[in-house]
Amino acid sequence: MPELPEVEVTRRSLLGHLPGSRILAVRMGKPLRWPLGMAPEGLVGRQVQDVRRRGKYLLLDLDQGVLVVHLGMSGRLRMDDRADMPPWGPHDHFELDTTQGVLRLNDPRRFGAVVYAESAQAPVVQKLLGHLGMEPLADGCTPESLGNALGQRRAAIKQVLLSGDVVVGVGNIYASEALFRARIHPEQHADRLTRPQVRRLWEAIRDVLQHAIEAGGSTLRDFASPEGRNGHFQLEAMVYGREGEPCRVCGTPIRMVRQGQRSTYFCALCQRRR
DNA sequence: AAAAGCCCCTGGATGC
DNA sequence: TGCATCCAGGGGCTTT
Repeated sequence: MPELPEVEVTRRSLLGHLPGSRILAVRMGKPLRWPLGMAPEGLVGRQVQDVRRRGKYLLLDLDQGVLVVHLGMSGRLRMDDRADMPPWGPHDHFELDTTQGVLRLNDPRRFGAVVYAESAQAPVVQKLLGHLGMEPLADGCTPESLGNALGQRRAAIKQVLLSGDVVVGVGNIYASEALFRARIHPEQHADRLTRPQVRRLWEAIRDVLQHAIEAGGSTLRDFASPEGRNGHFQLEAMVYGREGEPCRVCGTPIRMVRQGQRSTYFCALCQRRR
């Protein structure tokens, strides 16, 4: 579910509740993708100081140590008063009871994870975050820096975007959508993009993500922020999930191809191969 | 170093 | 209605 916008919306929401809270109890369900890396009881008494994001990872900074949280494909975080929290269910796998409310991770597929590390510099964290590419919305992401990084990659642009080691946060939906906006064929080799193409892609990625964040993360999928549901799609996808339907720009039927076990959607006319 | 496959797990949609 | 099959928003690990 969560691409960068959903994770960022989650982060902003948690920022309003979590910092300053003290952990009163920890509850865990079935194993997630990776073990927590410490005894859960050891977290009791620690204080959450900040909530940061790197790519699709959330970092809960504690007064001692850090919790690295990833939502995987199906993870959702919810924060609420104990009284308003639904009963613990079979897909609830992590919960922090704090002085400022309850934070709970629900994740049916369990591709998500919560990992503890002594610090953000710890080897575990480096292993997870060390290889990540630039933040698309940060100042350091410019048409030049993006072009330089893409110039090192010969694989299809769609797969390079998805890999996360050039730019982070662009998942399967937004990759297709950004390439459509930039009018770039998803199978074009990354190192063959022209300067104008790179510039259009840079802009498209930032626009698409920025809009999605502003819309509360519910642009292209149903999404519930930690405070609760905020509803339905607010924008329609231009190409994602629309195989066979007419392109919203030119009417050509949208095509679907498989790239590295993932679906890619595009308009063969608007995104002509060069 | 980079790229291609595989795999983790569960639920929902679709087809017979 | 029941059962099999396919697909899903991620990403680390292993192998080429």
